[in-house]
Amino acid sequence: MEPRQAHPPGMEGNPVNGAPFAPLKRPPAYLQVSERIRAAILGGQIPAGELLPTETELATQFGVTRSTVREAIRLLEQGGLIGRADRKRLAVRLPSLESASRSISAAMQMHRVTFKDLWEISMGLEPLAARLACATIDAAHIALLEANLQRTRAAFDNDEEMLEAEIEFHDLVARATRNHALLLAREPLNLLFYPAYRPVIERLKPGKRILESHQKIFEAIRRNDPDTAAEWAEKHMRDFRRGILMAKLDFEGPVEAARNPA
Amino acid sequence: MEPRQAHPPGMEGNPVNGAPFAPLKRPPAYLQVSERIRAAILGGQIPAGELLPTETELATQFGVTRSTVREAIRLLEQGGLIGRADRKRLAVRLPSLESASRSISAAMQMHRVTFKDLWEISMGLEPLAARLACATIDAAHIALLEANLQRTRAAFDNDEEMLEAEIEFHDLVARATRNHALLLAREPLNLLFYPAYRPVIERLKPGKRILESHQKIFEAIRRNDPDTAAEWAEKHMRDFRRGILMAKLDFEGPVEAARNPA
DNA sequence: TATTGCCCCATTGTCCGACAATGGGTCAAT
DNA sequence: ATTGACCCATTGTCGGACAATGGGGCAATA
Repeated sequence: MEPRQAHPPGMEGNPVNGAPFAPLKRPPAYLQVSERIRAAILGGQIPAGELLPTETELATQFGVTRSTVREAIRLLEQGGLIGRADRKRLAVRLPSLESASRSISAAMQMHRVTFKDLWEISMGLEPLAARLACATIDAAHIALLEANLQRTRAAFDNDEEMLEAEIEFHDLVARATRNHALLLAREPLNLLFYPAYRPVIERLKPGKRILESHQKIFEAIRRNDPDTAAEWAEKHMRDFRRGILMAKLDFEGPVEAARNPA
Repeated sequence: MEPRQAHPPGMEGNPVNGAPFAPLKRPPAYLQVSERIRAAILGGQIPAGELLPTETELATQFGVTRSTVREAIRLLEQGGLIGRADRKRLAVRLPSLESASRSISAAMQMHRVTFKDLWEISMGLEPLAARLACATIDAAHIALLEANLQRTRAAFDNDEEMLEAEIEFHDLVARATRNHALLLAREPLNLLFYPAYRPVIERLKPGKRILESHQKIFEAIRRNDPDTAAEWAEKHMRDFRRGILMAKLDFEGPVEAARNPA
């Protein structure tokens, strides 16, 4: 149908521009198949978790060859909309972390996103997450955060563990908001921003200070004090920037790739 | 060379976990090819804009068939890392808006992200963007914003045009920050949040009020007044929520898919 | 000189048919 | 209830084949 199109209005391009005619589009078959399946999934006609027909079945239904169907499947597979259920049949999946965030971080790498860029975003999102979490946190997330603080306490001499605990803390706070959009928007922070903090942990050993900040944030959230929670989260982020500068890392330089894409 | 062979015995997983053995992974060929190409691109070995070898060439290099190469290509194509240069050869591309954001918004739809979720994020990002833009805006973006205000003024009786101008305004503010990460993080707002506002525009005709807010934000940015700019941006977002509620739209319900023209 | 028409060829999009590997299922034997 | 043998559906991969299309060159033409 209209898979290629960026702008849905029927007439392409500007008729009264330099060129009176825009090139007409004729999408290849594998794209059309992909779009049809995607539309069926997003339209809810195939519920998540459901199995898709087999490749040969799809091929006959669409009237194309299995090779074409396979190419269409790969397109959706990368988007995370579908995936192998049990090593065999394909199933509709709930895309989220691995899928969308991968392409996001790839895009950010290619655009040479800097540490500063990500820090600025974190200044917008992390205090917000702390603020929102106050109203929505439940007992389960409180327990998870307490466990995380314990984990942090036990990781003072383990840089790698400390980094993971740090990342986990902010992720848990975000999860406590139950705002899925926020989780997705934050993914680049988990994948690029915090991992880039590793050298700071190794050189400055800021474990104690990190723990203090986390505790303050957690306590404010638990006693439903949004302003204080946001304030401490913001302070925590400022600490981050200070650490980067003190460790003489390149604040304005592009962040490096993550290390375990495997 | 030997496409049949597929067993590099990578020992995976934690042996001392609940289960003593983790399933060993043997990724299919098309995935391996995809990963190799991706790594080459992200590693900078193939600069953006460069042409890739032809499919047959890649096939012989990797020692697989063209079909397999094609499946690998589809994987990368969806991620936006590569794309057709001139309808023929494939070229490395800078992925960004259409590419990554598509999977993001698909993921958000599947997760039944609500209008409220997106509004909360906008409360974090839009004032931030206005604040940051104060320090980074240049003459070109000032001109673009002025043109946008003019466009808004001329769209009081055209709902569709008004919506597009509204989206464009916030996008321009974000671009003025020159923070690419922010642009990517904001994409879901462009694709899902603002378009969902269309019914409000149709019913309440808030064009005048929108224009006023935009003007206040723009003026504050131009005179380098971050606090005022952020404040007006926040006010503007509160207006948004009020509009949604006054139009009796479902603030807590999942946002619908993007629209279809015909 | 600039345009048109024609031929050649590289490359993609699509098709066909084929086969090994693998996991799931059934059913009998233990 | 577990084990083993067997069958079958499905995927992953292969190899070759062909039409369509766009590009480049080159000659004929205006």
